[in-house]
Amino acid sequence: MRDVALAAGVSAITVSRVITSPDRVAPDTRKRVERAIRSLRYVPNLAAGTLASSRSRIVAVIVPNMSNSVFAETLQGLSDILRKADYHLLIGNSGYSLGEEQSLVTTFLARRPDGIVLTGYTHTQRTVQMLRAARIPVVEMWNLSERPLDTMVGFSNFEAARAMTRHLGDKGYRRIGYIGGLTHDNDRTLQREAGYREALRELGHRLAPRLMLAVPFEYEAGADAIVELLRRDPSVDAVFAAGDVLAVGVLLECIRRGWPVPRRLAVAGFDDARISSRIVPPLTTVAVPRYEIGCTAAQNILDRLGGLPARPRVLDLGFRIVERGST
Amino acid sequence: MRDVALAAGVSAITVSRVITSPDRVAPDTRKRVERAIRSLRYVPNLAAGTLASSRSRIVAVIVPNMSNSVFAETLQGLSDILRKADYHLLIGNSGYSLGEEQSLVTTFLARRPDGIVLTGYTHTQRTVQMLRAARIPVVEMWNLSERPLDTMVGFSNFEAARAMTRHLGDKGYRRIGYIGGLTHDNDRTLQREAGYREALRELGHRLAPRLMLAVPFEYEAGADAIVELLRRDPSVDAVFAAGDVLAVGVLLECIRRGWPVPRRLAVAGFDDARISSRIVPPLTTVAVPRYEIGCTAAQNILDRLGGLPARPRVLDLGFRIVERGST
DNA sequence: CAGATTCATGTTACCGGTAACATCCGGCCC
DNA sequence: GGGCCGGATGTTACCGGTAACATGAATCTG
Repeated sequence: MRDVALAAGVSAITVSRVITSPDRVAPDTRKRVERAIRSLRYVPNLAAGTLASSRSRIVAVIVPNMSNSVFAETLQGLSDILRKADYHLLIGNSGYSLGEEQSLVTTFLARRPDGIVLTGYTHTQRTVQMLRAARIPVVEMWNLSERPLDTMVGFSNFEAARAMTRHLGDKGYRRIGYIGGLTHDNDRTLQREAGYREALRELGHRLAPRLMLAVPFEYEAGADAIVELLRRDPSVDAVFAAGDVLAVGVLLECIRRGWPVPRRLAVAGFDDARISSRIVPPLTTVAVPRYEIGCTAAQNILDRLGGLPARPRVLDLGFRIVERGST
Repeated sequence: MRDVALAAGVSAITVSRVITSPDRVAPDTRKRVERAIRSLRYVPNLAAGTLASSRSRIVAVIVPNMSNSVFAETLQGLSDILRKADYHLLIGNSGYSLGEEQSLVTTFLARRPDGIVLTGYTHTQRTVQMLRAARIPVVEMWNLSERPLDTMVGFSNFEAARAMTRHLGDKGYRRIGYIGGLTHDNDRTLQREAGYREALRELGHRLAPRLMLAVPFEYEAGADAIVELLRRDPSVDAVFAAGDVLAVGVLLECIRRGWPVPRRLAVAGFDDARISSRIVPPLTTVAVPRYEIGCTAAQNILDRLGGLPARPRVLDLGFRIVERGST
């Protein structure tokens, strides 16, 4: 930067201003500096900038999983908004483990991110402590909570699962099974399961633990689960899989075994994955604002860094029951 | 750090050593320092460390797309290896645009990453210049090239497409259509298309441009493409879709329209996506080492940063034709 | 046992920017 | 014309670590 300053006949701070706040420099000075930057191929050093200004222009985000394209679209939303504002995204993968989340938070905080985005509201005590101490905007996403750490952006997994289960009940299905993700450390799946239970109660169905399975979010696990479920109770006439990966796995297994859907078995999913509307029969599912969650989380952080008044602490982006041929 | 040093009765550099190279500190001194770190809840500032040591412990990676789970698994591989070595991953999304790639490289280099990973061998001239000037390990992935920028990790898209097309020809299919991704700025799809052409030539089939379509990697685009292809020439008896997203789109459209696969139309894909083995009929496809590409790229960068001798410049991880029910 | 070597730790300067305040200059107002 | 004001630019002192070299004590070696 000193070299550039020398070449342009100005001081270093003027070069700094040309880069970070061009409006505060006279037009022709600015041009001279910009020419010097180009001709010297100057690449600023953000580490130095971060150290001096204590703003890193980094937002850290932790998702449980990135192969599952569900979160990929949320990341896309975050990235789309943040890139426009010249922020970079530090992405971490917790593998659905709170311990791993804590470990990621620890190392991420050493980079002094300007904001941090987590999935869900369940965290270790130590994680919460560290985030509080960091004094930066924190957004939790993909669920709603009464007492968010800071800001929460998502939808009610409980209400969504309840609505879908009731929908199945209202359509006349009498014996509705449930295949959910693993609930350990996972408030989203926990709430979905609770929503299912609540709806069954409201419908006056009997709650049968043997009609409920918790498995990892994989096509294969869904396929295996439905076989197990029907083995346990052949009278099951509908299944709610709390993730489209599971539901598609179920659907494909039904096709493979020649069980007509929805005549023998109705199948409902959760997420509205890309494939769900294309598969045959198309999948009834809960559409959730995956991409919007990312955009909103990013915008919320940017707004707060820009000093804008804090928005409401819980942003409910809602969900939508999408009825298709599988039920 | 000075506070910690004071509390532990040592100098700042000793605290620094406890953090970055614990072996170089006597055990009981180390324990004292570690206790002080914990009790003061000290979080080191990596921006300062980066500035002082000119090592950022960041690897930047640019993929064309992250919703498509194909690259997600490569990112997972990178992340798995780098995390163990205490490196962070800065992820950018070029949206299959070289201009966007250049813009990402520009901003990433300002963070002084210790290494950078790109997809494919096609880049703007300016991008190449900047990468050369940065003097850091560069890995290009997902293809092979005679003259990589530095190191290349992937497989031959040309040979893979050629092998699959020949496989279809050898099985007796007489009129093989091709649905590929958009080739603009994309050497992987370009090479796949070239492989298809080459194989047709070898098989003695007539090359018909009207049997070739280039569309975005979306289920829907695959579905639309197959309809268009069969409209153009109903004698088509097989189609090679150079991406499983497209192939699955084709397959589902055939099911929807009641065209038996493979009897009316054989379908082959590329990537071996998770769903491809589960769908009915299961999809014949080219299995590529997605996850391994990420691991190898990461390990290559780590090795070189560790001063290990440079490995061969082009690492061919190969591919595998997986024959399933769809052909 | 002197000198060399090794190990543990400390001193000093510097990495490359930016905040905060200082300075300078031209225009405006009364 | 003098004082004031605001915009453009400069000076200085850091931000929080680490490289490089220095120091001192313990251990080794012939």
